[in-house]
Amino acid sequence: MGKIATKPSPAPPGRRTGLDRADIVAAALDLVVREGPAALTMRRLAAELDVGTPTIYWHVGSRDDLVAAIVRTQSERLAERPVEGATARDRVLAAALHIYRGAIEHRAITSLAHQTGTASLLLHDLEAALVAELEDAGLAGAACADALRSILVVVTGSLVLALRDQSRFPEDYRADVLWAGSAAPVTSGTRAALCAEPDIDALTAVTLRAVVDHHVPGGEGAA
Amino acid sequence: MGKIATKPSPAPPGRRTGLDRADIVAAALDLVVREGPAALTMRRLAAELDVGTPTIYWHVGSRDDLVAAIVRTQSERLAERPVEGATARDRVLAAALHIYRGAIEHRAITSLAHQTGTASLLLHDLEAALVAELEDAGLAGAACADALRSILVVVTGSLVLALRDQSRFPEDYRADVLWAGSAAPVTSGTRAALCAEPDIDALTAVTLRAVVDHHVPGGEGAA
DNA sequence: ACTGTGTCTGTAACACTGTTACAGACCGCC
DNA sequence: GGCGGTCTGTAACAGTGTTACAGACACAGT
Repeated sequence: MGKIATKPSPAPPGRRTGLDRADIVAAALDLVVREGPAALTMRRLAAELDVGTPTIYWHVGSRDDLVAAIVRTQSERLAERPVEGATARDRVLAAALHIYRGAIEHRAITSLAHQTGTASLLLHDLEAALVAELEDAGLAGAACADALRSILVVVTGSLVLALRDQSRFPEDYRADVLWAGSAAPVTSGTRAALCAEPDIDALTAVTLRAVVDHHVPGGEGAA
Repeated sequence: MGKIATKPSPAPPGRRTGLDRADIVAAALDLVVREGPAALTMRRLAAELDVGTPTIYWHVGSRDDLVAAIVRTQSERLAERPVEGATARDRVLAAALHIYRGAIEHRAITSLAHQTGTASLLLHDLEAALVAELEDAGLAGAACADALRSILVVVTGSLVLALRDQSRFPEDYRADVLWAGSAAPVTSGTRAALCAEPDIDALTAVTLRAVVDHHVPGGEGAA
């Protein structure tokens, strides 16, 4: 079990291009970052590496496997950020915001992960840092797992909201148009607020703080 | 503007199969519900209706338009559930859980919406009900919009977690395997809790309550 | 040195996808 | 009758993931 990334560094016998599985995954990740998730095609990637498509398949298996490997790789790269903060709550919040901001900064890969249903894979390595902070804050066992998952729910939801592309669906279905023409019984001020573009970063921070405060014990004084 | 669903009921002249745009969307929705998002193919849908593919394109435009119409239709169907509850907070919470449960019950369409980035479209009609409850609870303007979006973040994140299919990615990348073999400094009890399958319905309820309590004014006495 | 054997790699194809050009059938209308 | 707009089928185009197959290369054995 666990036969991933167990290839010895000294060049194994019988190869012609010197391509590694890790090389292919790295090239695929780079391609997605440069030209978006839609550019990740087996033929395109093969051309990028100056190689035939079967070579890709020989090294990585299927496209789903390739995407999973890309997401895992990105997850590991994201996990290297340090966490700072004074109180336990602050540190947990900072770790969660690291996850969110890291995913936003590499939105191409985050979109890819979402489309393929591997978003939880992308966040996994950062969960570890979050769990460490949660345990430092005094949580353990099921309570810690619950807190972690609540936070992940908020981060994931925020990402979906932040990465959605309004221009993708037809004019009549855009959020502001829907609200402007809706027959719902809403105050005009509220309707205007709903039509406006939300500040998702601030929204994420507020929602996260509510959830963190709810799960993590600590000073109840702050507003 | 707003030229959607403005086709008169009496059969328009010049047709042969009597197919309506609404009929096609309904058939597509039914197909997705019965056989999953992957079964939604233009040829498959055409065969289902005993028709050629260009007929579909003639009526609905592109596949993206079709998906958007499906999601909007489902959204309207979901919006018919009544909301009950004693306090304002309870009613808001109940409305949010309606959104969540409705999406879970029709997970095929919810998955389709997620893959195509139209999840916010699916939830839109239910937002209206939620906003009504929020305004009843005393929120208006930006505060109301913020509360709504925080709640939507939680619902969306919960759906992503609930609908992810662990069997989709390779064995070594499943959540429990990752945690079991992780080198993170975590208590054994916490590790066990992280490997276990989460009760997402309960998780959603807890997280929602935290967010609702944070945004909606009301009795602070309950635990 | 000759022959394997296992590790890669390219050519070419298969089955499938969304999409469209085009020709034609049908309807109401003049 | 003919005209024109509303559909509808046939057939194709370009592109996708994937694989069967044949070959080239490096090393091991004799």
